[in-house]
Order: sequence, then C-alpha cells, then structure tokens
Amino acid sequence: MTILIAEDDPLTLEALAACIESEGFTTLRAADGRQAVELWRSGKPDLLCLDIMMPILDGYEVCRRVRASDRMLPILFLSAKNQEIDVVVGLDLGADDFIRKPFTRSEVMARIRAALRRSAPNDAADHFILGDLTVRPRSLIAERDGKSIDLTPREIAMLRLLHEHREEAVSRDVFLDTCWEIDYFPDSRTLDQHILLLRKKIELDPANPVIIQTVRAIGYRLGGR
Amino acid sequence: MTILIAEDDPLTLEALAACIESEGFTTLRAADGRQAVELWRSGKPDLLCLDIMMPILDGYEVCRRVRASDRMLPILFLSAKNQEIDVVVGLDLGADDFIRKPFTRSEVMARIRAALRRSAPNDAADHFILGDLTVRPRSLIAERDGKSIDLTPREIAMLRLLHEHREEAVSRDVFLDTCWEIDYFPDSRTLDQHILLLRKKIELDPANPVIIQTVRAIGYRLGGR
DNA sequence: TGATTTTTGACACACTTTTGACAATTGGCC
DNA sequence: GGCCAATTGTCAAAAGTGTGTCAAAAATCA
Repeated sequence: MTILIAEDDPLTLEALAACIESEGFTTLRAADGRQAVELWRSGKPDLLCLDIMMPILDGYEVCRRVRASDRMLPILFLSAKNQEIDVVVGLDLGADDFIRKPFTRSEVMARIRAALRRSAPNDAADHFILGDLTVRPRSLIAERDGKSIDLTPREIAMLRLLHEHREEAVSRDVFLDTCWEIDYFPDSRTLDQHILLLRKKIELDPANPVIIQTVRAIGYRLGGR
Repeated sequence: MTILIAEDDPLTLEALAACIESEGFTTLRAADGRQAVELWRSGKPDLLCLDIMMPILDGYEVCRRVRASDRMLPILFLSAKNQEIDVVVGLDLGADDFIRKPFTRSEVMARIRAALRRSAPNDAADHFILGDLTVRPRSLIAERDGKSIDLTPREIAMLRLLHEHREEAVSRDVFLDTCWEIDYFPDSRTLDQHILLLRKKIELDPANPVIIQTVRAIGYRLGGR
C-alpha cells in the first residue's frame, strides 16, 4: 500500500510520513500541488492525503485533476489549524474525509484505514457473508432467505469487524477501538447493549445466539465455522 | 507491564496512577520532566503518559529525549482542558495519542490499551500444541478433532506453563507463582481444584489423566508425547 | 418536532474461583 | 502385609466477577 502525502510545510510532511510509514505503508511526498500530480501519475498510490493550502496548485485543484481520470481513489484532505474547510467544495470534488489539524496519530491512521477499507474491493465488492446472512454495507441491510433486516452503520461496523477476524475472538477493547468514533470511548454496558440489539435483529433465537458468541473475559467471536 | 506517568499536579497524578494500577499495571510516577526522564532510564516502562505543561522539562521535551534512543515506545500526551495542543509537534515527536482533560477512567484505559496493542501487535504465537490438542489463547479455546473446548484465562495460563516446561515437572509453587496474581497464594485445594476441572475438560478419561500427570510431592507434568 | 439510535444505571443471572470437608491414594515404616 | 502420615482427588456450596437484559435518559437524524 502506497500513500501520497502533499503538504508544503516540511515539518508536518515529515511527521505525517514517519507516522504513516511506521504503520507499514509506503509514502510518496510532495511539497506542492504540481509535485503531487506528477507523483500520482508515476507512483500509482492507493490513497491521497492533500493539504488544502499549497503553492502552485492547491489541494482542491489536485483533487479535481485526479478525479478527472480516477473516480474511486480515496482522497483525504488535511486542513491547517485555523483554516476554514470548505466541506461542500471538498465533497463536491469527491473527497472521502477531512482531517483537521491538530490531529493525532491514531486519528490519522484510523481515517486512512477507514478510507482504504471503504474503497477496497478486496472483500467481494459490496457485501460479505456471515453464515446464512448476506450483509450489504452500502444499503445498511442484511439479507436472509431474501428477507432484509435493517441495520445501523454501527451494527454494520461490528459485523464487519467480526467478519475480518472470523477465526478468532474479538476483544471488547478492539470493538470499542474500531467501531466507535475516534476519540470517544463509551462506558459501561454500551457494547453489551449493541450486541444485544444486534442479536435480536440477526439471530434466529436471540436467547441462544449462534452467529455472535460470547467469549467470557475476552469479548465476542463469530460462531459457525 | 509498567507505565510511566509524568504529571505535576499531585492529585491528578495519584488519581491516574490508582486508575491504571487497578487494571493490573505497574506505575512509575514523576512530578516533573526531569524525574520522568530519569525514571524512564531506570525503570524501563512499556508506555509513557506525559503531561505537556510540567516544570523543568515539558512533555514535548521529555518525548524528544526519549525518542532519541527509542523510536517505538508508545507515548501518550495529557493536555489540560483549555490548553492549546500543538499536535503537529506531537506527531513530529512520534506521539501516539492525546488524552484531553478532563478524562474518564475508561477513556484513559482504552487509549492505553489501544496504544500498547498497536505497539505489540502479535508478540506471541497465536497457538501451541499439546499432544492432540491445539490451544488458542486468543480465543480461549482448545481444539481436538475440530471440536472446540471452552477454557478460562486461568486454564490457558496453566496449560501454557505446562507447555513451556514440557520436559519437566512443574512444582505447585511455580504454578501458584505463575498463574495466580502476584502476592496472592490461595489456600488449600485451589490448585487441585483447577487441575480437576481442567482434566474434566481436556482429558479423554478424566479418571486416568494422560495429558496432565501428577508427580507426587512435586506438582504436575505433561504426559503423552 | 417526532422517530430512531445510542448511552447509561440497576439489577438479575451465569460462570469462574475459592474454600472446607472428607475420601482416596501414595510411599515409608514397623 | 498392614498401619500411618502426607499428599492429592472430589464434591458441594459460598464468594467473586463478567455479561445479559430492561427501562429510561440522552443524543442524533430527518
């Protein structure tokens, strides 16, 4: 996986690159918009992180040119601390997310991973299978025997996490870390409650769950197998 | 696991330390940046929680000095409520996350665990073999012939200990030392009881144990092979 | 606004761990 | 071989801990 970073402040550029590389990604670094476009053509990155304010070409303009020939590539915008983001313009250009400075390492990595996950057709395009359930994240539903079950975005995230770790138990910590907002960790019985509701929706017999099994002292894991 | 906390307000320091210790971690406490650096050198902590505003050396400076010789150590910053965080500087220094005051116990612990998890993704093998059993600590199960047996964390610890000393007998003292809380030695029949339950779960004939054999006056050892 | 989703606290319930009583086994000794 | 003391096995119940569930409050969405 290669990530292109375009940022005119050398310190920020280096910090971001170090952070991203330490997570196992390759980086391409551009100090202005023109370099960014050139590197995008030559380096075939899997994701773009564009600062909005840059010399020569700004982030919006880079995005516009890239989108002219690639409508799917994940593009994240970085915004300077006091810089007003024009979210409308960004979304109009097909931006996937915005990272506002100041940002944390975990926030940057979480948003990059989320964007890659959304874009990745690595898991059979737009749906995945959980036993006799077909989960369709795009339409927020799961299907069984042609009947559809409405799900919330968080429920989809939880099912996706279980699916990605279908061979092992997923700890409660990992659930909260992955399925909840960055920078927010709810207390107490929140996770249990979501599991409860999810079981009521997708289990044939919610009192004896088969799909989502409890692993005491750890968390939950997919049943079946 | 040892966690170094550097915080100049004594009340906050104590509160944090109590919270972290109650989760089973050891803490080192520093009231200023210089103490933090000294304790980091002498105590070899696994993670740093640094307040940004501290006497003598601030959190950023402590981070800079630590990073000069350890680029991987997880470092979290604590920031006061209205304190402007220069997160770009933090990123540049390799900070892993920021915790803004006021913080909740669960938030602090979640961030600490998330940072530790990221820093050591898969430190241990995800399974080990005991005769015809495959033990999977992450899932809290053992498998035989594709059938899975649920185990508790303590049972996993006991099996792991036996496996690590598979050539010799493990004394009762070593069992209690290793599988039970530090400074806590249960009385009487506790160990026997756990061995009993474990045999019932994993032995084909619990009355004639093959996997866990008794060594009179010593302890237990792995049989089979 | 009303409707949906999310969070929280209280409490019940199930599982794990510990404990005490007593039975069974082992090895040494007469 | 039979007796004794030490050690280990077994059971049932108490104590401790984690999870399930409900109802209601809070937050979010439309």
